[in-house]
Amino acid sequence: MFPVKELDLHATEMYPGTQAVARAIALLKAFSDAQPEWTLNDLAQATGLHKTTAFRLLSALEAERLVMRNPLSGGYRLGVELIAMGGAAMRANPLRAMSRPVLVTLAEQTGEAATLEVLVEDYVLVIDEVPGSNPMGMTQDVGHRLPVHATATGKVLLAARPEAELAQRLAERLPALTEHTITDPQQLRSVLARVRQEGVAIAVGELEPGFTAVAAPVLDRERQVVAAISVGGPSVRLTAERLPEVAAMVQMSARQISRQLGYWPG
Amino acid sequence: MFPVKELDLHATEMYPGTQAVARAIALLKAFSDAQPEWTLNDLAQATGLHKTTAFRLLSALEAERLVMRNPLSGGYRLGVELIAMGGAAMRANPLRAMSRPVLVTLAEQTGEAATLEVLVEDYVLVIDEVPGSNPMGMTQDVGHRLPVHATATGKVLLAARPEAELAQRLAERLPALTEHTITDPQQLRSVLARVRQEGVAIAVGELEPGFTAVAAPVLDRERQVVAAISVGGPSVRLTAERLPEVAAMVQMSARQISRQLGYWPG
DNA sequence: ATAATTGTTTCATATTATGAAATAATATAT
DNA sequence: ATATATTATTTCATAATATGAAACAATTAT
Repeated sequence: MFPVKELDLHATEMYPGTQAVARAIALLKAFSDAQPEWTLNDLAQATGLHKTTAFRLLSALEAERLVMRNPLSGGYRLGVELIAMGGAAMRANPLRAMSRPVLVTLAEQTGEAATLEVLVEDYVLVIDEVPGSNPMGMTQDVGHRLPVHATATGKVLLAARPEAELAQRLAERLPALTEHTITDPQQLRSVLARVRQEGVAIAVGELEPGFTAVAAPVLDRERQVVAAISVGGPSVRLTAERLPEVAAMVQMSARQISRQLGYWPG
Repeated sequence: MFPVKELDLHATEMYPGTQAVARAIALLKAFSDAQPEWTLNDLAQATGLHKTTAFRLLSALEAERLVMRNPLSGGYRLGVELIAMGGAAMRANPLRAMSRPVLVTLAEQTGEAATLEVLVEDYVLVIDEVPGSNPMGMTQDVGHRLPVHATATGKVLLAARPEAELAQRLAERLPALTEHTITDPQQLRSVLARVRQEGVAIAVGELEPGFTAVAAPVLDRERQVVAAISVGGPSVRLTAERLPEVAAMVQMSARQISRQLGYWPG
């Protein structure tokens, strides 16, 4: 229906002899929460593949259960094997393993949900989440892709990217998710400047109304920002006066994880 | 190191023109909780691929973030994109969507964790889990592969398979996970016979010591067993005298989901 | 009934994946 | 330190494999 990849960041020049695999992956990446089910023709069009090719690749994916068919509609959906692989990927993620205990105490201290997120292509991916002790937890966000410009973690991760990349990412007006979402690239740029200085980012009602989050960067031994952690909850609990205190906790936790990764300040 | 696939159930005759993709998937499937990181040579050997081929395929997978390298060891691990895909696959799963509300009330009624599981190759895969209201929840089992013969759900799913398949699956002695695990194929067969009659299966300390679970089958409109749901918790809470009552609830819930799938008893 | 969809099979073609061999980069042993 | 395995990459000729046009079948809409 629509072309799936608008901007191809990370557009690594393809390794020779990997066309088929790259195409199969492109098919998998076409599935999203917004469009979880595809018809063959639409999917072929969206990925720019020949119908026959898409069919053949999908058959291979289906045989291995990475893709399944909706028995009623005949449409293609992501398959159960991906659930298994996703679980394995999560549990095998070294960053997640290191961060978990820190996130747990952070969630305890603040009473709010704590998350670990990384930048993947044009989204922020939630790698781990520890629900807050307070009610209205159970957010179940792990594995979700969130927009970079409307999240505290996104701002933190974005702030660390080189100018050339930002130019690409902030080329045009950003989509509004709430009335508080920053949609003007220039405005976001100045926000990022402050995030760089302060080492913290906040998002108040920018992703969804009534939801506030604070994030801080996680650095590795090469001083690269590899992830961001955040604490988030209802804006009525994470009030303006409480934010500084929470932000400090988030920053301390982030530094703790960074140190485990071999980061050394100074 | 070791060959990865011992028995290839679901060994569908490969679609022509899908070798590369099938091989790439085989690489992905080699990763497990037991062996989350592979060296190129070992992985090539385990999958029976030429080193060069494995390298090329892995490069393609790495470029798309389905696989990542451990920066320290250089070893291959599953990548973050799989976490995203796994999440999408979960949320797109129609069975899961239908079952969730039922699982939630089941978990509330029993106070124990309720799960939804399907048979994938030689394992049972946890597709969804609603933690129990009682403490010692937080099991975090979604995306886990569990052994078929040591789980209540596994027995339920196994009981529905045709004899030919059982002959394959129960060819040799089964691995013991606890001292109560059924390891004798003949003994398991007679258990399965009872499961078929009663429509419920239990597992008391067979997966891990002190853990008890009850499961019932979910049927679709074609009267095929497509999934199993279970309730599980500490054996000290799920005592022999309480089990019948819980089993009845699990069965009722399973029937409820089945009916939503178009199953009609009679 | 007709038309326009959908998914699927077949098959000639050459593009693309393949694996042998050589090379480079590390780790391990002597 | 030097030699010796054992890693991971690159190169490249070869043919096996993925490709897509066309034809077909199976639905669904008109």
